[in-house]
Amino acid sequence: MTQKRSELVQGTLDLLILKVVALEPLHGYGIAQRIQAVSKDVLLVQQGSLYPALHRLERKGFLKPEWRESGNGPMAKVYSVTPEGRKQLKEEVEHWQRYAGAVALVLEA
Amino acid sequence: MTQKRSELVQGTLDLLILKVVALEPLHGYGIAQRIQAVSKDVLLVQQGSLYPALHRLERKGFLKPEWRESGNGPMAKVYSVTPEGRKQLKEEVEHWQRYAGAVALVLEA
DNA sequence: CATACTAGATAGGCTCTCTAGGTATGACGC
DNA sequence: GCGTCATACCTAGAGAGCCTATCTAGTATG
Repeated sequence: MTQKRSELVQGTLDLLILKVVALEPLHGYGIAQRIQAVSKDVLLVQQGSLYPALHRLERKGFLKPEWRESGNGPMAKVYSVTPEGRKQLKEEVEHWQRYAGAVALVLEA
Repeated sequence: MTQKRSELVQGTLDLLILKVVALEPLHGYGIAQRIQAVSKDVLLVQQGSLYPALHRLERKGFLKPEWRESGNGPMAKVYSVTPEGRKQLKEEVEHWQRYAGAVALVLEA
């Protein structure tokens, strides 16, 4: 899983993380892989972006961590989404769709 | 034209500016109004975001300014898109569509 | 024993946006 | 004549978020 340049648009990383973790609890490394896989290699999450984002979301109470055996190597910090996190996810999805729709309006003008 | 909170997603302002100016040369103040109007009040460009962005785009050679009478008040600095700017716009549009498509994939998962 | 993959993390820098101010012109009401 | 508003330009400083680079450490493979 080679890490290349990704150029994530600022503000969307939290949304992406909350979404994939809401579907299934995952550890950080797995979150990055999942986002990359589902987006067909378009979205590449750097570790230096990922871990600060996870700590941010944890600090805000949107994610809850739990240490577990990963089975293949070091211990894994598995995150699940809290109820507040699901609420936040809902809001961020709506904001994104509203925003992307507005940008589309301008591009179609 | 009341200015409210906008929460522009970082990295998209240059794209929006290039797009509206490519359709028709405009001065800064008019660019903000045009973006707001076309996006149906979803995208609100603050002046403190707008003018630095214009200077950035001018410095990079994507926009070319020209002072003109505005007709209603102070002089207007009317921008047009250079050939390099059009090339840049094309790339940014493609990047945005690729990006938005990838985010949509994750949100639909 | 070196390499690669997994899994976590931090430091420093950089870019971009926002808040909050400032300057100046012309039109309108009083 | 004066205040107010809309127009039109601009900057400084702060904060947020992403990236590059680097580090640690366990496990597996050749």
